[in-house]
Amino acid sequence: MTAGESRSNTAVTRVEDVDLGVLDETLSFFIRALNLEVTRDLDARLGGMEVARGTGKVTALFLIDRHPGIRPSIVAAAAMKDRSAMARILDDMDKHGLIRRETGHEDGRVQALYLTEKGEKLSSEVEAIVRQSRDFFHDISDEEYAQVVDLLRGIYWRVVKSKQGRE
Amino acid sequence: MTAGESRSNTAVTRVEDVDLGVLDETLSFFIRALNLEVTRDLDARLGGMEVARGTGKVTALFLIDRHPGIRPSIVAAAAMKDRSAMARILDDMDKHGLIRRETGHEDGRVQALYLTEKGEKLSSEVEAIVRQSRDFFHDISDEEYAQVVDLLRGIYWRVVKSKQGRE
DNA sequence: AAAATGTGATGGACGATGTCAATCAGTTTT
DNA sequence: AAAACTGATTGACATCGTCCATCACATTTT
Repeated sequence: MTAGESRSNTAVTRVEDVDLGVLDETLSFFIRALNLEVTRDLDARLGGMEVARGTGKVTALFLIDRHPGIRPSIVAAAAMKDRSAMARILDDMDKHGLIRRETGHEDGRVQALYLTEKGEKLSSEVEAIVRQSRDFFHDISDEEYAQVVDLLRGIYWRVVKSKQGRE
Repeated sequence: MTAGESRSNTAVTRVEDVDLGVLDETLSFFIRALNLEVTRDLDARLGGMEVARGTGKVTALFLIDRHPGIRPSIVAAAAMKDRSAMARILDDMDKHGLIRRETGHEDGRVQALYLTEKGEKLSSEVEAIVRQSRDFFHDISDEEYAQVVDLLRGIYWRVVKSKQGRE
C-alpha cells in the first residue's frame, strides 16, 4: 500500500464521502460513468422521437443528412460500431421511413443511403435538441467545454482512423 | 442552412472525410462514442478476469476495497447505476466469491459489503490493469490528460450529488 | 401499539446492445 | 473459371439499463 492509498474512511454513509482511488485519476472511468448519465439525458431530451435510445441512430441521421449517398460501413465506423450493429439501426430507420437505401451503380455490393423527407425533417429537429445537450454541462465554461471537446475529438479521430481496414 | 453547414462532400468514401456537423462540437457525442471504444479496450485488458464486461464490477470492487462495510446503494450511486442494476452485479460478485454481504447491526435493511481474500487479490490485480488503461490515451500529454480528468471529475461529482435523495 | 409511510435490497420482465460467426451477393485477382 | 475478398445482413447469445413489484425492516403518525 503506497502513500495516499490507505483505506481512509472505513464506513462511508454518503456518496460524496467516497474515495474513488485509482479511478479518480482514470479518464476511462469518467467517460464510462458519464456516458450513462449523458445517454439518459439525451434520451430524455429526445423523448419519444423515432431516434431515441442508442448513439447510433442520431449519428446515422446526421451523417446521411450531411453526406447523401454515404455507405453504411462508413456510418458504422464513425459511430464506432461494427457493420452488423449499424445494419440493424439502418433497418430500424428504414422501417420508420427515415431513410432510403439504394444499391450502388458502380459497385453492386455497396449501398447508398439517403434521407427521406421525413428523415430530413427529423434531422433538423434532432439537431436543435442536440445543440441543447450542451446544457448538461452547464457548470463548465465555454472555454473549458471547447477544450475538452478538442481533446476528445482528437482521440476520437485517432481511434476511428486506426480502426480503418481492420474489421 | 447557416454558414458552414452546407452539405460539402456529397459522397464520401473514406471515414476521415466525414463531416460530423453539430456532433463535432458536441461533448456528449464524443463521450458516447469513446465510451464504446474505451470499454472495448478495458475489456480486452481485463481479458477473462472475473470482472470483465461492464463498468459496475470494477467500480464495486474498488469501492468495497477502499471502504469495507460500504452499502450497495452508495456503490450504485458512484457507478451511476440504479440499485437493482447494482444488486445484480453484487450478486454476480458474490457467486464468484469476491465479496461477502453482512446485514447491518443498527439498521437491518442495509447491507455491509466486504471483499473476500480472493476479492482483495483481484482488486490489486485489476488496479494495475486500470492504471495501464492510461495507454489508450497515449497520444495526449500528461497535462492534457490531467486537464480532461479534472473537468470530467467535476461534472461527475456534480451529477452524483445532484441525484442524491432522488431515486 | 397499530397503522401508515418510507427506505434499502431483490427479482421479474422487456427491449436494446454489443459481439461473433455464418451467409450471401457482388467484385477483384489469378 | 476458381479463389479470395468485400459490403451488408442475419441469427444467436450474453449483457445491459429500466421499470415495476415485492419483501424486510424502520420511522413516523395517530
